[in-house]
Amino acid sequence: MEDPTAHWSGLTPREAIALQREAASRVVIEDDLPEVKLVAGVDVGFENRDTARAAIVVLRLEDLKPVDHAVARLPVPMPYIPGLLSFRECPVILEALSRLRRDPDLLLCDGHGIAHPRRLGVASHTGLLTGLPTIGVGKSRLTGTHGPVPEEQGGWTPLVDKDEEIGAVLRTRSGVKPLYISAGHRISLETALHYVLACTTRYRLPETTRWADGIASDRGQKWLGQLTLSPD
DNA sequence: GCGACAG
DNA sequence: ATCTTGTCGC
Repeated sequence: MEDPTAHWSGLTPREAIALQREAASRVVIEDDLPEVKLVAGVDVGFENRDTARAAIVVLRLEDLKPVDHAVARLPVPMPYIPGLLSFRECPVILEALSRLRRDPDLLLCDGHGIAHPRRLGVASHTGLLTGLPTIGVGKSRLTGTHGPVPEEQGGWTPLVDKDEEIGAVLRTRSGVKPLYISAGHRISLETALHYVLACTTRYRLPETTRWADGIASDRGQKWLGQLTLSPD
């Protein structure tokens, strides 16, 4: 299968923005996903200024145990520009996804979904490029405003931008900074919140993201050593 | 024109 | 994202 990001090198910011506007119109934020048995988390780390490393870990939703994983390395296409993150990360994410032996039913991405100025954060863009249902899990705000977040675990408040509900600010654990959850592709905010909580145990970040973060970082080897791939 | 600004 | 160690608190 050909690489849909093959023409991304050398894109100017304004060309990237034009591309986002067109792509955003194709994002689906209604539930259109299969029964979720396998959930995956993806994260991208940088070995240095020009090499990106993506890690994906697939977990069985039932017990949150890893059943597959993949890592990919690729040159970094362009510098980081707020709002254009997907152009930096999608290529290496697609490469890692292609190396997976088992396709997940749902993918949780590091970064926002439609909680983006043009409604096309890295989670939505990745969903569009792969056709996979995706959820945006951001650790900080890019755009939008919100009121106080309930302190109890599971509590949340809407994230709004221009009178539009673009996501939710969710307290995954009491006493920790909240997470910014938004629909990526083929999923509603309500369902996205459900799965993020279903993947969260004792930490601020869902297990999917924790695994992917660990492997994409320099401590990757330590995490890989913990991967006791559970059989089907 | 002046801030804000995922990872 | 990444540079970096110890340390305050439950």
